[in-house]
Amino acid sequence: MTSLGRVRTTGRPTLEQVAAEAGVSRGTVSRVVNGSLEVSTTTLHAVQDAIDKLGYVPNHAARSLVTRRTDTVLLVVSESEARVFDEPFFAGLVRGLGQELAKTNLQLNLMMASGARQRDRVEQLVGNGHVDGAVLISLHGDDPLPRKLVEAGAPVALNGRPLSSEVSVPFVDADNSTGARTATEYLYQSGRRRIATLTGPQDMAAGIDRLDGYRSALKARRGVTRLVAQGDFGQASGEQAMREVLERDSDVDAVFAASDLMAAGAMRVLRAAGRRVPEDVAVIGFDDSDVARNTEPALTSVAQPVQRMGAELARLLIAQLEDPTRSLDPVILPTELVRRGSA
Amino acid sequence: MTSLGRVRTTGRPTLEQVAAEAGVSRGTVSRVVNGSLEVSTTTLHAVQDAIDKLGYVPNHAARSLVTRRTDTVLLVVSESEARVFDEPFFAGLVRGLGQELAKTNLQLNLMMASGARQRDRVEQLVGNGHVDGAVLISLHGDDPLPRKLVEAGAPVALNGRPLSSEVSVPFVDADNSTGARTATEYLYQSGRRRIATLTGPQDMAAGIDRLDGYRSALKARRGVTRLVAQGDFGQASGEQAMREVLERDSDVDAVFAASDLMAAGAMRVLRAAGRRVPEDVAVIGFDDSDVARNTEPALTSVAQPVQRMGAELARLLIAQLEDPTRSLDPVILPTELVRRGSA
DNA sequence: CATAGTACTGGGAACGCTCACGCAAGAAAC
DNA sequence: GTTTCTTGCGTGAGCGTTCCCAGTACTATG
Repeated sequence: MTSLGRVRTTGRPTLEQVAAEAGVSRGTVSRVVNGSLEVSTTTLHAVQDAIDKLGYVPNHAARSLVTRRTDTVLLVVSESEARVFDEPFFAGLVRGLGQELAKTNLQLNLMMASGARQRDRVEQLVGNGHVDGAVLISLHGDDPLPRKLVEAGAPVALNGRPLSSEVSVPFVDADNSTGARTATEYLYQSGRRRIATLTGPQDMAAGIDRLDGYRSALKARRGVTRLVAQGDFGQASGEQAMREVLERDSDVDAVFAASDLMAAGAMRVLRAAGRRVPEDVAVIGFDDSDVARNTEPALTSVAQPVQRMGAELARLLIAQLEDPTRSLDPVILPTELVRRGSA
Repeated sequence: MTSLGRVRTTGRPTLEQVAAEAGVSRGTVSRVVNGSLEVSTTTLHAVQDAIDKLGYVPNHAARSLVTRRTDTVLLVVSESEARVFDEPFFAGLVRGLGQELAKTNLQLNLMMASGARQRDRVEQLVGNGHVDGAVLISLHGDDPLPRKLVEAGAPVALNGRPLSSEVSVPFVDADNSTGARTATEYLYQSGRRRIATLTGPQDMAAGIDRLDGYRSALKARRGVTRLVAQGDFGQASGEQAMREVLERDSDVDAVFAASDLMAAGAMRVLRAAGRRVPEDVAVIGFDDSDVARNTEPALTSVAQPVQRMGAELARLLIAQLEDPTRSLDPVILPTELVRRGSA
């Protein structure tokens, strides 16, 4: 009849039980747990002791039901982009992200999918408050997803400059353009004059910017033969592009490839064509991946600070979580030319 | 005074609103959402229409508060294990896992950490019901974490055979032993008689089993010189181990390395020592990574079905989620020898 | 000595859902 | 025509928090 009795026996202790143990009320325990100041030191200690004794941990579901926060952020990676995983890009990014999030109480929710289904699911998760925000990595140029999310008012951080920047969405990227320019200038400075570039896909900022860097390095330089061949970051496309270049100019003496895989492919083709690297043709790649360390000769390559990029992504997102009104500037991080044997 | 009025204006529609729209009660809508049969077709349609019209999506927090399920599984990767990320291992694993989970309504929560802090956090998350289960990848041999979790009654799936199997915890692994044996036999069949192996760390099953496979391939074979040198899967350790082998037997004519990175390192050392691969020394690696495709010559390597391993991990976990009492057998998946230039 | 703060604390209500009951109405059995 | 199932549906209670409003007991002020 009365609601006496009914001792809870199930699993984890609740706020109420901690309160009973400490001889205070639910509200007070809640204040302690959430670090409110309005608690006297004596009760503070009493409550903390009770918490330790009972091993209390707040129930996430209950909390999130009332606060309408989930303390979870979504990491979306396009599954179709297998090349996203080219070492050490993804690993470093995730690690940086994870480390930064570990400093907060945020959880990382990983989603790999592709196409329309993915978009729908992401929009749902974000729109229905199942996550507090999202980090999107490596989308193709003008993917509408980030814009949609931003317009829906969700905190978002992008990896890689988006192409259509009608809506400003915060992003972090490596300084692809400067990285490419430095590499190309290095080729020029070492005396090369017939310098080719094997480009990445031109519907992604990374592809575009790296080509841009190549161009600007050679701008207004006289006596330089420029050769541009399209690729898509993949190894096969690098081989194909290299063949094209050789056909157009068999005297080419330097190649800047927009990715290490393309550079590795190019080196295969060059070797097959009887060219020595770096004596006949100098080669530089981009990404400083494991592959770069294991070609013969080892590949000179432009390194991105991937781990820091991950950390900055986290910061961008956290900043928005803390103050949704704040508008954030893009973060562009410097690259570094790692010299090895190929150039 | 009365609780009339108070029209909810906030965000997402609730069960109650759907119910009102469809002219039924909360309970009925819940039944529809959860696929109970006890609903007449007419009301079923009415409710579904209302759901579509309002764009209703269940509130995860509220649901999980009462069901005590979170529909989330944790993926734990030891951050210290940088080598976990050796292409394409992690990527493939995660992809397989993700695809399998996508068929259910399970979310993937990613956690990278290391050491004691990690263990504590994992135990908390699992113990306090913040996740329904956990997938652990690549722990060192006798990590106590999986056992602890299993003993706490949590669904767990391991990638890689655990060393101390006092408590049986379900795992998936590649058939490392057979893979290594096949590779070694291949070397023997092609006429090599001074066959070295560069081992992985001997506190991980993968390291142990691959050495085992090497041994069993050569067991009872006469006229074969065996050479074993320790490594840790890393490239530097491969170089070191190869040097050791050369010192002990400068006539070595074949090497089976327990990882591609070690094989790549070995090839560098062999080349520096003036040996030709494969003419003087045949080399086989393990993992079939990007690196394998880009050494010179390209590396013959033992491939693991990483994506399928990820999928099996998911299945193992899902099976336990569905029936916690069920005890599951390990899943051992076959490897494949991928022939390239080095052997 | 009354009055107004101030510093803490208690408890009701609400968050959105599921679950166990119970009731109504038609079908089947006698 | 009563009884008994069966099927479909509504309702209250409760999951574990947070938030807010109202105290209560002091302390400072006039």
